[in-house]
Amino acid sequence: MPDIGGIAGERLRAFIERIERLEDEKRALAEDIKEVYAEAKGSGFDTKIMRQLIRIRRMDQDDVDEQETLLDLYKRAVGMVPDQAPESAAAD
Amino acid sequence: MPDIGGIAGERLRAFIERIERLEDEKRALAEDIKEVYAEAKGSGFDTKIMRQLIRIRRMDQDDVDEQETLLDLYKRAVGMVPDQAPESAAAD
Amino acid sequence: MPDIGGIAGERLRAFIERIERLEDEKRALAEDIKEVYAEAKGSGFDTKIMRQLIRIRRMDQDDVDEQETLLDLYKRAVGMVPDQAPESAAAD
Amino acid sequence: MPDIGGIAGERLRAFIERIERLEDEKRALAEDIKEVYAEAKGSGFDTKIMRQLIRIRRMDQDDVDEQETLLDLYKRAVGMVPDQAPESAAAD
DNA sequence: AACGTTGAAATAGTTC
DNA sequence: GAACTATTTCAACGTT
Repeated sequence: MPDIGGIAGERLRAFIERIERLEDEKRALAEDIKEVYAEAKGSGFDTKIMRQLIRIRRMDQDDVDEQETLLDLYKRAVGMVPDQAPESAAAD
Repeated sequence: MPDIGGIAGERLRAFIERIERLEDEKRALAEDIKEVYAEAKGSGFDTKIMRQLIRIRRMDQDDVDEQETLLDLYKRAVGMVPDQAPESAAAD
Repeated sequence: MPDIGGIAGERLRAFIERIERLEDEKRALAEDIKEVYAEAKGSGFDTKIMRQLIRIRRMDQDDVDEQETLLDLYKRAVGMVPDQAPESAAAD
Repeated sequence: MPDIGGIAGERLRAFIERIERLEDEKRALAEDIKEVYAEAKGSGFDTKIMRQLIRIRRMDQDDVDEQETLLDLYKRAVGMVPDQAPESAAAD
């Protein structure tokens, strides 16, 4: 670590302040997002479902499929078979 | 809930897209922050300590307000109500 | 509020301590749960999926269905139609 | 991942059930806590202030350790390394 | 009983 | 890839 208190102290402060400024902007954006959700809720939409939707859109489709497959597998392993049997497992 | 598929579908999409745009910006900011940390690290600074420092500064800032609230609460709990009377408890 | 500092202060303390004791036990239980997850992970299970599974088991089946329906509805409203069309929507 | 449907299915179920049992106990404890608050409220105490008090007591306790960590960190940040040398930074 | 607010749980990201 | 931290999500609570 460079000597703190000397010239390096100045550099450190500069870095810190740059980061803090960026974080402020990030926080402001988070606020905006919250407000949009609030507005959507005020219009009668279910924000929890909206969040799920956005998450799914963001995720890679392969990952979505993989998670679903795994969940399904686990469900069957513990005897929680969903409505339809995914690969005729219930038949035999 | 508004009828999906009709006009409400449009509104929902608009909300979703607004949020996604804001989240993109937020993600970009997070990238920027990461880069600043990388640069600081390249200059020999310990990013873990930097993160702690920033966290402390943020909390200290938050605490200024909160501590006052807490102190106020304490005072009320022991019956030492400060200047303004928060509730007309003393009246009757 | 009863007069603090007198006999009521004693009662308050008793309440506080009872609660704190219960919260300690609650925290201990949370620790235990975490450990079981860690053990399951060590055995090769995907804890994220396990959590989903447990959540689903806990939820009322009606709620599970309702959420899925709603998510599906929202998906279609924003043009994110899943693989199969739930009610022959893709046919025409 | 162990093969689902075989012996691993049993293990998974065992884990799930252990967790669910622990969560039941945890929920029961949460109930108890709620009841104590209700009783306190019935005795005329302000539960909001009680919650704050408990939160403060808990944080104060936690802070004892954390403040030391923080102080240590600060010292390192300004080059005032305490007793033990955390990393051989000065060596090379 | 809907609302916003807070606290806890879960997930994502970062560092080593 | 394991541990730690930060963020995000979810549930509980009191309030109106």
